[in-house]
Amino acid sequence: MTRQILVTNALPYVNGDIHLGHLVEHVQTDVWVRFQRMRGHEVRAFCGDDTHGTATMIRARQEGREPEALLEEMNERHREDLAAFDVIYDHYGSTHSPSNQKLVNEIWEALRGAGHVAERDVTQLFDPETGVFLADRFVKGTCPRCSAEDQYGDSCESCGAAYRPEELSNPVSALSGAVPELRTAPHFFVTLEDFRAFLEEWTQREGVLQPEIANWLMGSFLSEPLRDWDVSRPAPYFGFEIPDAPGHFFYVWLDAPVGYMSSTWDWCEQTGEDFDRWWRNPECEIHHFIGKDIAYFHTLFWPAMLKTAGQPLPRRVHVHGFLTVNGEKMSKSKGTFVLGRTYAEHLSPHYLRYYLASKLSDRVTDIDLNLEEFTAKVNADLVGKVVNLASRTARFLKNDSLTEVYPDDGGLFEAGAAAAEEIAAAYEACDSGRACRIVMGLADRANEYVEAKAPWALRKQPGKEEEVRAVCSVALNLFHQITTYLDPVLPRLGEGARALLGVEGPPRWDAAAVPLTARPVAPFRHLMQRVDPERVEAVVAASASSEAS
RNA sequence: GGCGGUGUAGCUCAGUCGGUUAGAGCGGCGGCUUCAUAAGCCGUAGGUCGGCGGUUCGAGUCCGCCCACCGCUACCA
Repeated sequence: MTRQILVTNALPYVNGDIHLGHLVEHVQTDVWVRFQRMRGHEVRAFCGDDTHGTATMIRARQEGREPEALLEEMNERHREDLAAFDVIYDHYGSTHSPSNQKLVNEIWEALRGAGHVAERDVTQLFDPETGVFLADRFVKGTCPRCSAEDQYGDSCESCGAAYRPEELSNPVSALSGAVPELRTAPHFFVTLEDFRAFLEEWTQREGVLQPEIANWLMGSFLSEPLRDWDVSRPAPYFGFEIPDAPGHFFYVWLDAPVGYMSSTWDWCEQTGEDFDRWWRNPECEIHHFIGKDIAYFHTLFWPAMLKTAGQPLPRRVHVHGFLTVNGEKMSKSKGTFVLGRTYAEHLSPHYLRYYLASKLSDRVTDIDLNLEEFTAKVNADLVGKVVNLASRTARFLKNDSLTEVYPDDGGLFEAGAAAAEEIAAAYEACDSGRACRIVMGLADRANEYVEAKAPWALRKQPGKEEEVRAVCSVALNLFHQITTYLDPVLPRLGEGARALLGVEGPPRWDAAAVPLTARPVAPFRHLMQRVDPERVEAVVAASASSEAS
């Protein structure tokens, strides 16, 4: 049965470049999307920039230009950076679009109409110099508990205390350095407790969330009355003005997830596709891929919005952990806060795709990029095992072709074909680490076979030409089978393997089930270079010296 | 503090429904090979499965308590 699948990624915030942390998610998603396409399903992937909020407004102001100019520049950079890693979207949009505004307004109307909106005053710190209300993170001051200086307005990094920004001693605005004052303004709230019964059911529904996320929601947010969600900000704010409340704007997180819909909408406009078939169709599976930091937006607020708007709910929300580098938080001073573009200047993006995919699972745990292991793993697994299979046999078939009938290989190819469903199940569950482990096992078996048959020895014996051809035909078929299984992770390697063996068309999962025969073998070219540790060092050095934003 | 998660070999991690002697890759050590991008193959060493207690014929696995680490705790996004 062909499934119809709509996939989204968390929308990168416009105020920064794509870094390796973003790429954990985009690679995980892209692997899943490519896998589903290989299986013959109808898949569309959408992403875009998250654009609204105070941060964008302030930065544009500082740079003396309109926010729209900043948005345009960053959108292009984000697209370039993701494309460099072979991450493909059907449409990469922006939350600052007419379609997004239209869709947000519709959802707002639904929330209002259903009586889920309340209004009340909020007192907040206000920066008199820039004229903006300050979110917790835009206030700095001295911790009221331990007196550590230069702490954010919500919590102290030194002693871990949590407090309200007005409790800070010596508070200053992080935007201007001015001393903030308290001001009161009306805000609109979504009364989330209205959705309790629905959320208790939906979040615990089998298959919608990973168990640890479902447990966490039940033990935290859902263990007490849900607080009202503050969804408006008084002017000035870069965002959409609330239609029935002039001078008030939608909080960025109200319109951000709607960006998934508007990105689809814009794609439909361009291609003539039917929007309702993708977003208002219970048959269409919607899959969100996000980081654990924004899990509650996607598992509480967003489903409540969709439910109110009468939309189908996500089939699954896939939550992943963060990336650490060499066991620590990414750090600009240590050169481990690496931008995608910095990495790609020195190293092949495919190395990173494989390394991340080999470590990703369906769990929410953080994954570590250990740079020594990165070098060793890519060289050992991809160059030493997989590519080596072709490298050590293809040239023996120069100007020749694969055998007319697939030779007896002791059941190796068949065993590889039999593993297809287990590997597919791992990809389906986002457990690409498991998929990679199984495939590397196949590569080990294949190398053992070549070792045992020793075609390099056979070819020195007169009259053994056909035997050499048979052994190499087996090795190249196993290579093709393996690269087919790895194609979601390493599409260019798959392409190279198909070019070597003259296979036409896009990658197909079932290509791993049937051996190739009687095909000419193209001259072998190296399909992948070894990782040079000096290049890894160069990435770290470049990251340490560059002003990463 | 509360909540969620994690803890298995030097490193990164598998370990299904509780079931023989706990596995893999990398790294180490010894050997073979020299077709292949210093790639490959064989062998070998290395573990009180965080600790204590319990259930059970049997616990890495289930239960309780404790310890350590990570994360989250709603108006940064």
